[in-house]
Amino acid sequence: MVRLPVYLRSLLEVAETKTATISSERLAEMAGVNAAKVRKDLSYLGSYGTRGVGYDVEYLLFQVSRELGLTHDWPVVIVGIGNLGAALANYGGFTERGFPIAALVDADHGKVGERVGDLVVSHIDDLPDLARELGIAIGIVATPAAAAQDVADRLVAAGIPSVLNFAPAVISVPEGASLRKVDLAVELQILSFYQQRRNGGRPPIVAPGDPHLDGADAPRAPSAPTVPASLAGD
Amino acid sequence: MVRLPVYLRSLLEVAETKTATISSERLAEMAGVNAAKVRKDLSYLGSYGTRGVGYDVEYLLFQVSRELGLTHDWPVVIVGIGNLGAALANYGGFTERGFPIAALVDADHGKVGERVGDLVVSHIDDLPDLARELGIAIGIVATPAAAAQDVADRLVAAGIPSVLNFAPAVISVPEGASLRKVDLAVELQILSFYQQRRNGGRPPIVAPGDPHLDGADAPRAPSAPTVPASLAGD
DNA sequence: TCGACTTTGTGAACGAGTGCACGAGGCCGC
DNA sequence: GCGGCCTCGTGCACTCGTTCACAAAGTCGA
Repeated sequence: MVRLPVYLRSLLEVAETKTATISSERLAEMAGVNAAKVRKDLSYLGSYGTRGVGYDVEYLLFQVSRELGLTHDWPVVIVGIGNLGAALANYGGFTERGFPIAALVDADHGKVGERVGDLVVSHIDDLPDLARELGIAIGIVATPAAAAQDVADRLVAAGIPSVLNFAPAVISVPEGASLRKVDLAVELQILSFYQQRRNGGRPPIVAPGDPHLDGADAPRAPSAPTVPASLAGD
Repeated sequence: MVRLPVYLRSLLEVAETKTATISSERLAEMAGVNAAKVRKDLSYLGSYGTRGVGYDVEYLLFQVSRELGLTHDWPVVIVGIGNLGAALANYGGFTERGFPIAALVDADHGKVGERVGDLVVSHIDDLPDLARELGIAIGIVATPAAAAQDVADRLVAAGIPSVLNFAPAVISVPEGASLRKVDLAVELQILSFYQQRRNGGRPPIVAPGDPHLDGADAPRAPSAPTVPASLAGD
């Protein structure tokens, strides 16, 4: 559930109020999780709490940052400077959080040389050189689905072992590299799934194990879904 | 996790090749999951497979679309037309997947009337009217973190029960509404977490000049080798 | 110094989700 | 028509994450 980064953000928020310590209960509330889980999670990083008091905000902040590898910047390259790629390049949110956009590349020679934000688009063939010279650590794939796997392969080959995929395709990276996926359409589809289900805008589905329960007399019990939520969300 | 939309995409891909049927094994391979899970997942939608043959692609496609509520469009409003909001508005990927962007709103009167893509920015106070007139089903929050909760409340109050939050903040919606979150910085932090762990905490580059800058104040405490991956990813 | 109070850290119970293995059901060649 | 073969549907065991509950440990006031 990606909790460590959420704790980090909560701690940053708390730190701004000059609060010196925070309890697992309060941190849990801010992060939207169970207090016991917070304690167990933090215990994996080490015993950084003080019983009867809580956690020292500054110290915990440092420990979480260190665990996440945020003690230094991680230069990023965006591959595929179409609509989405250009949008991401212009979005300033990355740099200010420690992920400066160091390069933009595209396979289309027509795009090379184009200025986007305050960077100039390079050709994807130059990826190995750029990666080495700029110390690029993370590659963002913003290409069409068909090109995504090839781009991921090129990124890994260029020594960039972390890939964030925005393309609507299932891709894979070799052992030793990591891959995350952001699919905006999928997120919207999940929302429409739940909304559709609340509205009961579909014919009733026979529940597994209840073979005789079909026809028009299906109980309109919205709290008894036949499809597990895990199938479409988390 | 979020498997139904992935099946949908795989099925769309298969359908383009004029393949009439598909086995759970092949579908599993395309979606990157276990074959038994595919069968179990699909069995929740009903018994749509034929033993010895597989699943009829067209029919299954329809059933999955219906379950996800994709038999009709879901108009979307984007709240917060800053860098990210404008980027999302210009990104064409939503409309073509059945989520047309019907309106853009912002709290800043200075932005109202501005043209973004082929829409004009409205004021957020007009949200209830817009929602009703345009039949808006989903709200995308692209505001700063501080405004996110307020915006979510306004969306729900305006009768928009599905919220996709891009703001880096934990927000909540009342029972009966649904919420999804996309935090780009969190995705990058997860990647840096894994990369950092593989490298044993070293920076991505050995920058000439300050090789020890971020290691100097860190007590080289051995980070616990057994942090569960679930803590920072999935 | 002592005792009441607070909050952490963690063993153990619980539950959800996953994958195996196999029976059930349908197709096809002979 | 029948037997062999293929693939679905699903009971069951297992794994792993979550939550409960409580002892350990530290603070603070008297």
